[in-house]
Amino acid sequence: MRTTVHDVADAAGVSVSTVSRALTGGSVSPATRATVMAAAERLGYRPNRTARGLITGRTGNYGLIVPDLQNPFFADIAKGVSARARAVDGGVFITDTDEDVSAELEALATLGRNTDGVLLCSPRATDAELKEAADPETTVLVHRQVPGMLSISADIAAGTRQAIDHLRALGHRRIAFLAGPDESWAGAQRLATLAEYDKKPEYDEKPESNDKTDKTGVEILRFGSVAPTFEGGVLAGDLVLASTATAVLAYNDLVAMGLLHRLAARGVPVPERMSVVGYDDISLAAMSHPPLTTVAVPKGRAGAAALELLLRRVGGAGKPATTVREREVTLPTGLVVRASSGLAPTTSG
Amino acid sequence: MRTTVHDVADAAGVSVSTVSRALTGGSVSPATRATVMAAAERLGYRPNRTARGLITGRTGNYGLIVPDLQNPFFADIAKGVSARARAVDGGVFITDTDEDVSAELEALATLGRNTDGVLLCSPRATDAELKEAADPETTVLVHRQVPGMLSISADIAAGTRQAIDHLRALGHRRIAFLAGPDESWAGAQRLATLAEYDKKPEYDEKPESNDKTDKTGVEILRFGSVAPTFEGGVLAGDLVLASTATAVLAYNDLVAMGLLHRLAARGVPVPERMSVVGYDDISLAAMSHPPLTTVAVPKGRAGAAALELLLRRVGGAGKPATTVREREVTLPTGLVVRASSGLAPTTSG
DNA sequence: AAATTCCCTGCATACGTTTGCAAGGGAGTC
DNA sequence: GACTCCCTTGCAAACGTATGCAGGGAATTT
Repeated sequence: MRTTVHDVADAAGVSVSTVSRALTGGSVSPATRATVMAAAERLGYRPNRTARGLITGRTGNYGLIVPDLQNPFFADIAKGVSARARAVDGGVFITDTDEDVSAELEALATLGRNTDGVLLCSPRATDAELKEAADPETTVLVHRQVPGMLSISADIAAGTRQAIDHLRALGHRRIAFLAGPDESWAGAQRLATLAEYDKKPEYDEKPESNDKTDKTGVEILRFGSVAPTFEGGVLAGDLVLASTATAVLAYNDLVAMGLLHRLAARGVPVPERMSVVGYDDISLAAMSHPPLTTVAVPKGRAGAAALELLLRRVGGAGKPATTVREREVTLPTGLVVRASSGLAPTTSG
Repeated sequence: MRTTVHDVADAAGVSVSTVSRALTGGSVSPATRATVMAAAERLGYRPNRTARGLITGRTGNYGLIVPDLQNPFFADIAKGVSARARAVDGGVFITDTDEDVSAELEALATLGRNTDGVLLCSPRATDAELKEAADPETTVLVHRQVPGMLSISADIAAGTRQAIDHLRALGHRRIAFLAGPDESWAGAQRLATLAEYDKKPEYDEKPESNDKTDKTGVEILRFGSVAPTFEGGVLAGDLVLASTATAVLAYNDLVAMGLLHRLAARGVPVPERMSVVGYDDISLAAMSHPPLTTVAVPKGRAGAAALELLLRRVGGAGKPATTVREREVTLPTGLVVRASSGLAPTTSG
């Protein structure tokens, strides 16, 4: 049987209340505290979070729901969350829903009941589903934004612009975009930003836009939707080669790597004949052949920030976030230029 | 406030005990059960695991400790565990220890107290540390074996032999082995098996060995230890090229991919001039360039099996494993031949 | 020196759930 | 028709911890 607070109390010759107070920082005389601490140490006592949570109403446990742990993107987020949780001595339940939205909602309900709050990576559920299933006070969305809900997301628009502007500066005029799943929130963000490049120049002059880059003279060719996987990229390779595009912005790094693979198999040199830019900057991106130019998105940091946001709300530490800016945090993105992007081929070549 | 069993009882017009029994499968009349179920459904009731665990002594929660979630090998294990846990409606705490052994032991103590049992991926702690920190009845080691403790591991010896025999059959006579960290249990297993190839032929005749393959005529060149990472592989590339080896067995796939990367950078064609074999068969292995021949090790399956072993012991379902064969499970491995291994170059070439 | 204050400690209760025990009622059997 | 048996249900206790409340003792004040 595990040692309980009673065992410690007996060993120290005091009551259970004193033990509890000694360990949680209540008002106890220094001498008693020392005795209790010694006894607890000697017996290897660890408080039972379960029982503690019952009375305090807080468990010190948090939930994280991801569609696929095998996907490095989510693995990175999980690592960030875990690291932060360890620092505050909290536990984190991780549920892999295998890309199944209904499992996601189910996990949300269960975890919501058994934790102090849950971090949710849900690219595919609808806004309405999320608003209905989640407690807006104890749920924070990661890499997704829904009005009125707590969220940590990345500045996808800025990242997308950087990628296109990079390719444009290299002389590319026809750029393919490999779209991901239609339901994906992040995918919709990318498309919305790319649509700017189709607009007339005067649209860029609206005063609220602080985006001064020139968006003319480049044409975006949309392909897909493709599966957001290596296989999806392989498939897209032939599509892209059949077009007039000289550069490709992939939905994510996995797709970009599949694309690279297919291009290599067809003997197309990268970046000499085709530039490839990925999205996310997962660790594999640096290992690809050639190393992948990609839009870096904070992952571990987003996970840590998400937990932090939760802690401030339920943890009592500091005042809870109130303004929209505090409730819906946007983290910066940045283009990482590696070897897969280069000058556009000359028309004569 | 969350809905409790009391709320459901009021709504259904019965006592809390009846609600409890209706939901956990006690003896209740079909009519009342239906009423209770309906009320529970309507109120969105989820039992509080915390409180349940307090009385039953079982929480339905399990712990998983891994050194690095970012490493696809452990991500795969975590996914397997999560999937199995979801099937039995259990929760799983995942702790990423960031390769820190002391954090591992600390997590083991905390999780051991707050869960029904913990799954431990600890390649680097010593046997003694593990035996002291872990409860042998509720801890199962994953991909590691310690006498007397529950474990799920892979048949590393068989996998290693398959890899070497494969290369030997392709005509390779001098094979480099890239050793991983010295403390690694799996690494020690690989080395022990490779040592067989250095022994005199008569050693293979000992009756208890069911291994009939010819181990003569091949020389193992050991390099390392190298870090078990992509970077470690890059580093090893130059070492291998400076030797007379015509084939390489890497410590794991990450190392193999780094090696591939370096070989490509130095213009060495694979497998024409150098064959490369990895270990683990992580999902990236199929995406490398060229696709990697590698020893497939069960990962998700190992995770699921580990949880299964735990469930049989503490879950009450079935009789707990008693024989050594049941307590220390070994899963099969198998070589997956892809494009990175081929015929040995002719000496004239 | 007596009274007041404050610090420390123990007792008892509460948290949400499960479960042993006992009571009630309906049906089946003699 | 009465008795027995079993099924169903409610009451109450228990799990391990935290905390309000009150009591006791020492220290400080008048």
